[in-house]
Amino acid sequence: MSTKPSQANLPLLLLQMREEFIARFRPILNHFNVTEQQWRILRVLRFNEPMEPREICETCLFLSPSLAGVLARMEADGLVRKEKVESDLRRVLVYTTDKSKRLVDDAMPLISEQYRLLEDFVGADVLADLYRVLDRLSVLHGGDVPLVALPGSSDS
Amino acid sequence: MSTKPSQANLPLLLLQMREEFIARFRPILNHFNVTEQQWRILRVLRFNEPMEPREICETCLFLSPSLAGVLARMEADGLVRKEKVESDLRRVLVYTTDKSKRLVDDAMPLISEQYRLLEDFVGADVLADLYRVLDRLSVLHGGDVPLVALPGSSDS
DNA sequence: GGGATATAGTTAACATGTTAGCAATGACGA
DNA sequence: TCGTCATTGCTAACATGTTAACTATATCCC
Repeated sequence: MSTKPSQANLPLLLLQMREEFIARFRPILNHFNVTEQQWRILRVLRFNEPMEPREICETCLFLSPSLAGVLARMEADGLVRKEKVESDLRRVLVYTTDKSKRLVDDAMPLISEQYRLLEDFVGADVLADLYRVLDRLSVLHGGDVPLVALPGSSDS
Repeated sequence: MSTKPSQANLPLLLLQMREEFIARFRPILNHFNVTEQQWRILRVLRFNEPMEPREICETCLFLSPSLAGVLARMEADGLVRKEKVESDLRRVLVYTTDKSKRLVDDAMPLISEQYRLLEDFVGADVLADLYRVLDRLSVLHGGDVPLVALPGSSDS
């Protein structure tokens, strides 16, 4: 189904596959009135409370300006609470609320069950292979892949 | 490196991996002043000209409203040209321009070379495995995965 | 023919992604 | 202790993603 590797757009293929998966979870998240991004945060925060925005960015793959807006909306919705760090006034701690704790506890079983349905559909062995490949590719994280020379750069 | 599958957020893992790849191509695209989205369109359009917006959406994974804005900006930048279909006034054909043809012809070799550098770094066999897994997962496309029952739905 | 329905593309409203840059605070050395 | 630099989080500006709803056109079927 996918194009020949030599011509393929690898980021696009990964994006397509992500969409195939997330499409099966979106109805659940919509049911609880949270976005994918809010869910990424809540499921991590629920069991690693409190976290600083900086940590959330790294764990949940947000850029700082993006997270600022998401957290502001979550705070307005009563899903998180912020608290300043006394010893370092630059830093902030983010906490869950009773509301978001309930939300995660209610939604997580459905997410897990949906994951099982997906696993049944595609086959557990295929998912296992996917995790294996992703793990082998994790050398990319922080890896120093050389960058092709761009014309006009001050080389020569 | 990745979390235990049973607790993993699969869409997030795929998003992270996509980011690892695309980060290595972003400098090239920025050099040519095109966004990832514009490049997705141009590299397909360059060799399948002309295409209708509807086809571009399917091929390049855009939602219709998203594509409308991207195409409008590309048209303003002289990267594409639109033409109405006489026989069906609802439809539109999208063409490349001399400018975008040159852009793709100049950028594609760099993209390909960068891909080779990536392949060298992670190992060709790993990428081959990735393509294989993605291909096996393509059963998801259009597949009728059951949806978990949502509480409050009008069952019983 | 004409009304119901379907399709292609768009607009609107809002959330998020990306880049650049700012403000406040803290760490550190001359 | 002052100036310099690093760090944290933020705002601003713009592009894109997501959902709902709208316009224009086309098709169908009575």
